[in-house]
Amino acid sequence: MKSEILIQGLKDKKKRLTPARTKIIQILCTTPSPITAEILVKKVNINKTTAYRELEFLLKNELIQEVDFGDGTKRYELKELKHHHHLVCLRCKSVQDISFDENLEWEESRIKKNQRFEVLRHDLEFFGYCNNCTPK
Amino acid sequence: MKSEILIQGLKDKKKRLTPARTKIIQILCTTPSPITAEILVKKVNINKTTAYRELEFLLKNELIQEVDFGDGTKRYELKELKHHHHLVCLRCKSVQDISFDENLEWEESRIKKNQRFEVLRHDLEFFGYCNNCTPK
DNA sequence: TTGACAAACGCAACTTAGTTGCATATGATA
DNA sequence: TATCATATGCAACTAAGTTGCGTTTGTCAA
Repeated sequence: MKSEILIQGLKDKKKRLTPARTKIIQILCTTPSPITAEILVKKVNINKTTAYRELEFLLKNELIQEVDFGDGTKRYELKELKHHHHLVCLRCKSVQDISFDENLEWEESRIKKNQRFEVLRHDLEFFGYCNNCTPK
Repeated sequence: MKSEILIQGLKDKKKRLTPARTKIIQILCTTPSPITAEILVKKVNINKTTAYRELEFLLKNELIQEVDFGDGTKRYELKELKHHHHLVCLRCKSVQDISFDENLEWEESRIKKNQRFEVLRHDLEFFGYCNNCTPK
């Protein structure tokens, strides 16, 4: 199981394993789309402060990453090996992952050359209607 | 001047032209990068509520668009004819526009076919270091 | 030019996401 | 099992953005 690998990784790095931390990792491992701190508070039944501090810890240890759908609330998801983007349905709020970066990598090297700007990262999200929500 | 064209456009649509509205449009026309509501409040010397409501008005009338750099504050810029993205410098906070969408349009049609997801819009921002801030 | 009225305005109070200080509790190691 | 850094929870705070409401003002028709 994914969560066990991550937990073992923290053990190896001599990081403390608290019940909250373990549970948060498990939830993140079984949640398909990025979740908010608020949802975490409810699911793990921990204090808001703890939730934010734990997310900070997991970010720093590069187990998770922040996702921003521009609705004023940050979301968090497991940091997968493969960089990817999201297809966010504006109606049912479902989120699909999508992976393609050949084009963007090419573009980033072009930016570096033409604009003399060194790209460290990019944020790309697509918004629209998923298959269920598209008017047929 | 750009601002005069926009103001005339509002007149034609029978929208009221208040001093605040006129000034906001002028500021947006002379500000090269997206600005926050807070900055608008200071520059125009208006009430916070008015600023947000005015931005809402300008959004609805499609004169401006929202930009999100993921720092928890929304920014607004004139809606140019040409769709573009931003190169945001993480050090000096400068913002350059960049325009390229052939790749993304192609990708969006591929998404529609393969993932059965109808893309209405996308958000893409690049973060890194501008020419001045790149270690030589 | 002026009267009427919808649209715009400003204030205060509120909401929501996220943060900080501090005292207490606990996991890992020796 | 004692120690101590790390984690936790509470309360109070901040910052961005929103809402209700009473007042003001731009525009248009008379």
